Amino acid sequence: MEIAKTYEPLKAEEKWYQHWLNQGYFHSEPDHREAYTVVIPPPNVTGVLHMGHMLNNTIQDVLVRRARMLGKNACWVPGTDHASIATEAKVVQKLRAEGIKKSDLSREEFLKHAFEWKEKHGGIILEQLKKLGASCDWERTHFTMDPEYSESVINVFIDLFNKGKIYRGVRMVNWDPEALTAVSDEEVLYKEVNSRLFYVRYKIIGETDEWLTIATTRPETILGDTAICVHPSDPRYSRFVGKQVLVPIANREIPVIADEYVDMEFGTGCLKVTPAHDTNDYELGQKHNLPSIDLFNDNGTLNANGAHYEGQDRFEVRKAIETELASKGYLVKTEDIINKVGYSERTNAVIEPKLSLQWFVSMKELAQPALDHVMNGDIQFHPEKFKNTYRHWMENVKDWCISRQLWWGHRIPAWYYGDRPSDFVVAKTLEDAVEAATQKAGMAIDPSALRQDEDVLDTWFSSWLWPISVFNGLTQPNNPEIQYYYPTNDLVTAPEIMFFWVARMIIAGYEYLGDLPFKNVYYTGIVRDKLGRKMSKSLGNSPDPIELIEKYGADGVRVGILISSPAGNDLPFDSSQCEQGRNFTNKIWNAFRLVSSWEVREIEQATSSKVAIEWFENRFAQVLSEINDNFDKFRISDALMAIYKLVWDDFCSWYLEMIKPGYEQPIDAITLERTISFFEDLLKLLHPFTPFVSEELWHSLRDREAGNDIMMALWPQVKEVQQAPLTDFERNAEIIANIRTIRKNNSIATKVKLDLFIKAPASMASIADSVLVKMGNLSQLEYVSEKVEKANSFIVDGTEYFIPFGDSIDLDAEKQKIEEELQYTKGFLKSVQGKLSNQNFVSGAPAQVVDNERKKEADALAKIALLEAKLAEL
RNA sequence: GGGUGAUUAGCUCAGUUGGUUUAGAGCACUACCUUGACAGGGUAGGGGUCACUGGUUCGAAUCCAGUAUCACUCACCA
Repeated sequence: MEIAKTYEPLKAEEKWYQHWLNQGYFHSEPDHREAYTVVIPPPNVTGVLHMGHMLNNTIQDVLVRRARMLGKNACWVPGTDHASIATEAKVVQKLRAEGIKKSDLSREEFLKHAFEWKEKHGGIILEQLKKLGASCDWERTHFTMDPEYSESVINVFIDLFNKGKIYRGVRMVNWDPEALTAVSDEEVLYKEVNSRLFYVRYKIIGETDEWLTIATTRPETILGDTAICVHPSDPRYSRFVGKQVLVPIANREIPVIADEYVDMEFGTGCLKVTPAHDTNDYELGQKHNLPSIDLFNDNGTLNANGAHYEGQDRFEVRKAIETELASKGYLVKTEDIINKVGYSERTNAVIEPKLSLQWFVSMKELAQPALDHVMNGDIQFHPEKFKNTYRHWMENVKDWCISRQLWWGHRIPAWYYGDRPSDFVVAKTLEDAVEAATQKAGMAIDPSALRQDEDVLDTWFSSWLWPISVFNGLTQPNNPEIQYYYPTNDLVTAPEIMFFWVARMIIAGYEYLGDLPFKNVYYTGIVRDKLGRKMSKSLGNSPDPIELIEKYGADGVRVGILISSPAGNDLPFDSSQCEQGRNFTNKIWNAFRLVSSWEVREIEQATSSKVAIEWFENRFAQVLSEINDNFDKFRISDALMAIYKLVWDDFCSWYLEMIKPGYEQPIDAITLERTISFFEDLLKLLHPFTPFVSEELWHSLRDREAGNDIMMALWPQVKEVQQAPLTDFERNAEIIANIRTIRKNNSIATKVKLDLFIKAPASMASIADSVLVKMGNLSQLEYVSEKVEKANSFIVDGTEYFIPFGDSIDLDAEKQKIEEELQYTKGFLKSVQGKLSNQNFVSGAPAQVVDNERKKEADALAKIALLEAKLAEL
């Protein structure tokens, strides 16, 4: 049967993925084997696969597939995250497009829309992962808002509240005026932006024409000023402290106060204090008992305190108030400056510091074990450098604002029964709440009098339970699954979410199971485009992974994305890498095509084939250890490169050429059998990286019984490496390279047979010489005691080799080549002798190092003698 | 501004705790070859004062100090 000239991935991918699914290979149940568990970083339920997911999930699949082949019970748990803000924003947007405003809907109506949206778009990303070949246990797919998962989230809230680790309070929080919710510190991105510094003067009361000039980037908050602050030891202003000044436009009187917080160098040294709209000003306000005037509505427009600006957006007011200040003579000047402004990670709206009543997790004590167990290596980070970042954050951890003014998510299980701030209870159900409230209030509380908190919990307050709750470890404590699969083994994720997610999972792991959630954390880099820009939807510089798969094949894309992405390094991605991956799958395919074209006859095995087999056996064993070592160190790219070279260079370029029968010649049975079994071993090493082509060829190489699939095959065993065949090969390869060079320099076609003379005793002859005859295309190989006249020559390992000239030869070129080699060797000798003539080196360095240098010297001297002799002859 | 890490070939990176050649790999590049597995191929080759300056050492890409540039991260300078 004709075999296609190139590998055609699409058909194979569909066929084998379906086959693996049908066989139930992806599914795991606890058994006697060692467990190997990975939980997927759950993507946003409404998300679409991007290059970052590709990188991340390819690595996970490689680890999982290899673990499976090592005989472990591999379980890769997939799932999605409800991603409260992001998803709610999408739903609101979709409704708006349909002419429906969120504010017109009840909570129940909105959630109905949201769930419809989730049903429709949810899980697209998981389907896309299948195209990549991801061997997830799809029967275990979880969603952070599944009923049982939600129950565990609520239980944890209640438990932490009861332990006093969750509290409710009024704090300055990061307010997202677009999403209309508070966000955590980690969800605020600070960007440097060009802005302007406005110098505004305030008239001092009781003086004729004395003014204090302040500098601010936010003139629109002037109406909320409740003080002017100067440094207590600032001589320019000390006499004004205690006086009153008039706020422009508002015409309110506010005091001049002194505090060391003020930087005398910045601006004018006078600071306007707006306690309601700046974290620091808030603290100053607290310290100096200043009133707080809230100027903004939740959506970022000004409220009644904004006087005639009421209802206008904060940024419009900034422009308008500049004009007004200028026209009334309050604006002294403006300056361009660069300052940092906080943006919402989700909506990109400028964050407004806002005083509000929120729920917080008190982090300090919870974080301690999580810090300790990473620092002492119980949990390992790859690369290790991220430990530093982690420690820094954990040592300075702040309380975590977990309430969000949204509907999509886990509703906070707090119930209010009265008007005082303390009139609430935390309970799982309305019934429990009634009972608790009755007890707390000391009087009967009617269910209808209870109102549940309107807010939901931060998404991360559910995803921090992911490694536990996907096995129902909290709702069914100590169930067989959590006992078997937990702690999980490796977590593969992006460093960006180290604090959002990784740190908090570690915290939850120790708090709830008293044990680590995973043993290793592999941090991937950011996928960037050729210009070094982060790939993003808005830049439009991210290729569609599915299109890439269709173009290059899933295996090609997997190789392309892994070929050069060490842990923690950013990956500058270019589709040419996928091309390289595709070429590699094609190379493997064609190796198969060659092997399958051979016809077996009962002929004697060629000596060169015996030599080749012995060499490859040992070469394979050698590289296998390297690959295993790379895997142990999470050096995935290096492992891939090692198998890449083993297949391409050692197997295809050398081994197959060494055993290849002549055109239309048959092959002997032993050699073919050994070759097929080498091929099988190679396919096993390839399988984690290129699952599809390896499975396809596994079945093409031999007829297999049902159920004999490479996916479930065992990883090759490590064998002891014999050095002799390897060094023989190295020498032969060098001789062959020299022969090829001679052919090239003298334009001798590969087909023309050559004679090779070796100046060495005939006792040096070995069966390995047969390889030289075959690979060098020699008509004869002879050991001689004298040098051969009129011949090209070269030296390998101190032995001289001769190939008699053909009809013509370029003597000058030959001379030049020898000259160059001579020069190099002399230079080398000089550096070695330099060391050896240094008394300090000879006496100071270890004997072994000195001996080594002496040997190098002797070798170089011998080589120089040979080369000079050759030159003299020419 | 604080902290951390980096700087090796055109690009992406190794370099295993200072001494196997005068520093390696993959890709890219150059020349030539190629009807017999694969042009998505083969052979050969070019290309680097290991960021800079000092220091430690018999010996430094490797250790130390400083400088420069970059990245990440934290932070309340309006």
